[in-house]
Amino acid sequence: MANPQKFLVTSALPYANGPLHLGHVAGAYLPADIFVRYLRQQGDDVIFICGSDEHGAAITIKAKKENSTPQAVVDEFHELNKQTFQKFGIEFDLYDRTSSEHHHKTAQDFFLNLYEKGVFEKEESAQFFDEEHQQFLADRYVMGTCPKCSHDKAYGDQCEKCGSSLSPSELINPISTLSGKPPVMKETYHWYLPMQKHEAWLRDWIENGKLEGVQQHDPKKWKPQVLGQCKSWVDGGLQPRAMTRDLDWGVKVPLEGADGKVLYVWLDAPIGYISATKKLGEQKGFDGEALWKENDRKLVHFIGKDNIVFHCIIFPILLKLHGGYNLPDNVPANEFLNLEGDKLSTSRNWAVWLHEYLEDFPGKEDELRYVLTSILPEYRDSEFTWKDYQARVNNELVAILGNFVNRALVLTHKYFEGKVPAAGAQNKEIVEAIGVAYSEVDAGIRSYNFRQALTEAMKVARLGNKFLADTEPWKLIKSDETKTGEILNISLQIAAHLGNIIQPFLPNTAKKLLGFLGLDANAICRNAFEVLKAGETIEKPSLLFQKIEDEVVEKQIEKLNASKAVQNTVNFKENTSFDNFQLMDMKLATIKAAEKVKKADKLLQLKLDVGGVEKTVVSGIAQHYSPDEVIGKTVLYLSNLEPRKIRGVVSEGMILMAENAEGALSFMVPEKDFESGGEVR
RNA sequence: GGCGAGGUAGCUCAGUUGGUUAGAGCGUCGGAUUCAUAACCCGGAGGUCACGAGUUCAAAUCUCGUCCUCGCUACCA
Repeated sequence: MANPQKFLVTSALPYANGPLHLGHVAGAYLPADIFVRYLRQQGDDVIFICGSDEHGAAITIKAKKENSTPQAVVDEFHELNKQTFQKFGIEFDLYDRTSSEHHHKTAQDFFLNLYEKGVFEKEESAQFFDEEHQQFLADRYVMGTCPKCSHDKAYGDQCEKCGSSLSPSELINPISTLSGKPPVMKETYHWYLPMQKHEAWLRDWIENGKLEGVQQHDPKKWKPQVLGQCKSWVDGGLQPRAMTRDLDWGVKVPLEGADGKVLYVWLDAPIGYISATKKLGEQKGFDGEALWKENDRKLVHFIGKDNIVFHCIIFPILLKLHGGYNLPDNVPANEFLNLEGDKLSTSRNWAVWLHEYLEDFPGKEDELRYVLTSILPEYRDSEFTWKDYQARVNNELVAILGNFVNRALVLTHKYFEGKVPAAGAQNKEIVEAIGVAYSEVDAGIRSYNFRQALTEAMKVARLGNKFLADTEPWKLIKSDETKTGEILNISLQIAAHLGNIIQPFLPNTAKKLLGFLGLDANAICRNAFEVLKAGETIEKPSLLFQKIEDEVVEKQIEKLNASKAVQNTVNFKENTSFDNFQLMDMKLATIKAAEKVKKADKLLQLKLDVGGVEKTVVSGIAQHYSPDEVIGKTVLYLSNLEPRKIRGVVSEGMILMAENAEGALSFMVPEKDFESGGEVR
């Protein structure tokens, strides 16, 4: 290639507290791998970096739960994920890890550099503290009853049952997961990054691609949802972010008197990209850090949409403050991949795990790559279903791609003893179509439109099938062997280009196909149609793809449903005393009036009649009941909760609701026609 | 409620700076064919481009409003 370009490509560091699922793959790894493979094929200079993100409270908690150590947890998943990537054919230059010494050193140096520049602000705040263990509690270390769904094992940052994100102070009856005792509030301090100071240049950089007047990237090439979300954050006003945390598992804050403090993930994880590059440089004999500073090397972060703010706002601020580093050229974040109609969820075990797929479908890595590539959530959420997987494999890989290759090779063996027959005159249309395919694939991949690029690549196989159908060599052989040979020659050349063009998407298949033809992938020039010389021997082909039978996908669907059934087990709370129960004052109440609370999606303000007494209650049921359908109902009412102001309205007690597995709510109404005010015991 | 992204054929999605009868793949129906894993190839049917108004000679494409989905956010005693 005349002008090779330089790239530094990263994929989001997977968190080492669990295995990889299809959502991860479709979000950040497969697109990056296709991108990198293609650019390398074109002769570009590409470094591809990834690794395990191994710090944070979730890992220490998992360790505690399993009676293990954080190091053991991350060792397990680092190893598993690293091997899974390898088996699946995601080829990083280095799959590093943030628990490594060199990363700690790099991250500390980075922090110190910024600290010495005075970019952080030290701030005090109150946080939960475990007196028995003499330790501040990260969000995940606090457990309590979820204020939203009453799940009694919600974490301080998130309730895993209802999925709502929380802050520790919201939890009812918080307890420390270390000691099992209620924590106390205690003052602590942290270093904050005052992001609001950087709004001006950040806006110019994101919206116009300009940094200090110099064009850095083309915002038109950024995805709408990425630009939109960034603008939304900047316009909404940036807030200071804590850059440190009270925790003993992580990169220690390299300052006097900062014992028990570690760098927060915003700093730790993205710097992992840098430390991995440095490490790679040490292994390969180049200056890894310098790659981040070459002004003609483009930095591209592949991530999921949940990571946009870190990669487009926080990390760029850090890089710029540090100085010398390139800011990303693009952050082609993907949306989410759903599974069989539901969101993927590690905690609810609703996922297809990549390592399990590789076990269940040995040798079918390319099938998954193909299906995932064709449904990548590039611009909107998309959905993986096993039925769709089966249909795409059978109708496209088997019927179009595999079939064409098989036809061309079988015919060659049948009529020409497996030797490439002599070429005739060039078929201009075919040559041109191949050229178009190359340039369309190139345009697609370089603009991060991988689905489209794959479609264009598949057109080559369709072209081959059509060419065979149009020329009918199986008929022509009876009358004109020379002409038949010329047709097969063209068909084989198409197959060769097909093998070349699908290589970034389906590397194993490409290798196999080119192997049939006795070709080396690097030997194919996109501008020269004639790849195979007359007389060369072609191997007897085996099938590139097998059909996926109904039973196979049915089994996978059953497997999923089984994991869902496990999730639906009923959780019983601990026993309580009758006295405790009697403290609750529950009554029947009739809803007399209802209206939506302004500026709140979930709230209805209800006027209740409770045996002649009027009460006002604000209830979070607006997404399940409209005001109209609620009036006149006699429902179950808990009257003696402390009154509380919600959205400016004082709520006296609460309406008790039943919830089903899908999270739908239902009133509890008396089975007989009882009047309001009736006691419930 | 605020912000962001979407709402195009049964399904998955394209539709560039507004410009002839709105496209592709899958599915469906019909035809042709047998080299090929009952595969391939050709053709038909199928769309009030979420809805309403506006700008324009001309709007899926621009503007405003409404509804719906997803994400972030507030709210859930």
